[in-house]
Amino acid sequence: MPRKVDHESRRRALAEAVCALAAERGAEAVTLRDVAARAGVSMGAVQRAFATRDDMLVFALEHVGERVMTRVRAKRVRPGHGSPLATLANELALLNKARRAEAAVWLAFVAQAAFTPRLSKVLRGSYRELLGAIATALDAEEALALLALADGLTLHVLVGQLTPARAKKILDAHLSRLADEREQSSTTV
Amino acid sequence: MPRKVDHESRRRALAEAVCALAAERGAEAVTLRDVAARAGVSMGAVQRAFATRDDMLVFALEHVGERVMTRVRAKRVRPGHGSPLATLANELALLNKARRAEAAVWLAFVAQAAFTPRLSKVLRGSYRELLGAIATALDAEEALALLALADGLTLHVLVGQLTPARAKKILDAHLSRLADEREQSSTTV
DNA sequence: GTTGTTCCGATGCATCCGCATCGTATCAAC
DNA sequence: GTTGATACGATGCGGATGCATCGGAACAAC
Repeated sequence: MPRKVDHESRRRALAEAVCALAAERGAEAVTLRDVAARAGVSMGAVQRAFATRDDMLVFALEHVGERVMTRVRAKRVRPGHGSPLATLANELALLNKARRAEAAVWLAFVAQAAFTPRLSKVLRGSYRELLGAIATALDAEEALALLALADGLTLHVLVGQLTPARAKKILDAHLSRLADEREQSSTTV
Repeated sequence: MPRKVDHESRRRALAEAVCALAAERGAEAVTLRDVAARAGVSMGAVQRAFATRDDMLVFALEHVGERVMTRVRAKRVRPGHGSPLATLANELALLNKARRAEAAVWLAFVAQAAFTPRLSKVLRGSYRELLGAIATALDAEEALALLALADGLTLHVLVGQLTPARAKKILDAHLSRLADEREQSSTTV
């Protein structure tokens, strides 16, 4: 009976606006009015889509998490293959210049999550899934180390401490070291 | 002629208050009033010490940077010694539970720095000095990787994705791998 | 075309923010 | 004790924010 509006896609569109703003100014600085303006709707529409600002941020974080995971799944690691792992790792580190915006979003949310349990819970869910994808090719501890290194590199790139190229070089060095070790252990045993 | 007040120590005391609040709620959420209240002075005193809120944050970041570097310098790495390097790395990763607060401050500022050039400049200065300390024992690229890994681990601990113990284990594994490689290359060459 | 329901733009409100201002307290110099 | 400079607590202001409210627009059902 009512006017039909696809709630879910509306929320996704708003989440995109949230991400764009978070990448520019950080998650904390995202306001309802700005989101509305960026998405080209009024504040009322935003308020209808999300009961509260916190809900909006949580949804946006889940949204980016799903997007990243979709990409990762598309390049799912096959055990024993070094190359797909490298591809995946580069995906994770978000080092391509094109993905710098997404990396900024990621940092904005991680930073906020450290002080907001609701967000950190969402984030841990994403990480768990990500680790699952990596762990098919590596043991758990190696996977955790790889993830931490990728995140650390991303962070240094965002702060301007590292160029993307240099970060990629470091990441590749780590990966080839892993590959060497696996080869060595498989031949010696 | 005037009433004497040690400006520098006053600012340091305020910086401590800033850090305490940043560790609890993030750097963005630090307000002048809260800082004044936490430090037990009035807003006027805070305003006298710092011309602007941004100045206050920058000073606070410099303050923690100096504190960390003081600790690091005390455990300065000696070339060829594996153990001091391990000590240093553990110092860096801020993994001790006692230093969790400091790690939170660090993240709060790093997150803010990604969107605030003034802060990122200060941060890069600290990182540069830190790298100099590590690079006496490692080549530049290994040092960068170690720093990134340490930061990534700290981050995952703060988000609750990793326990401090597990992070330390991963860091130690990385360090021993580095030590192995150095030994290997020095014996084979 | 009327009705019923959903959607949403506009507006109001209480709160909090950073910053400016001002009057008073404090203390050294003379 | 007077003077002069500094420190600082109190207060005000303009602006922004999250959230609540409300009236009308849009549209399906009949």
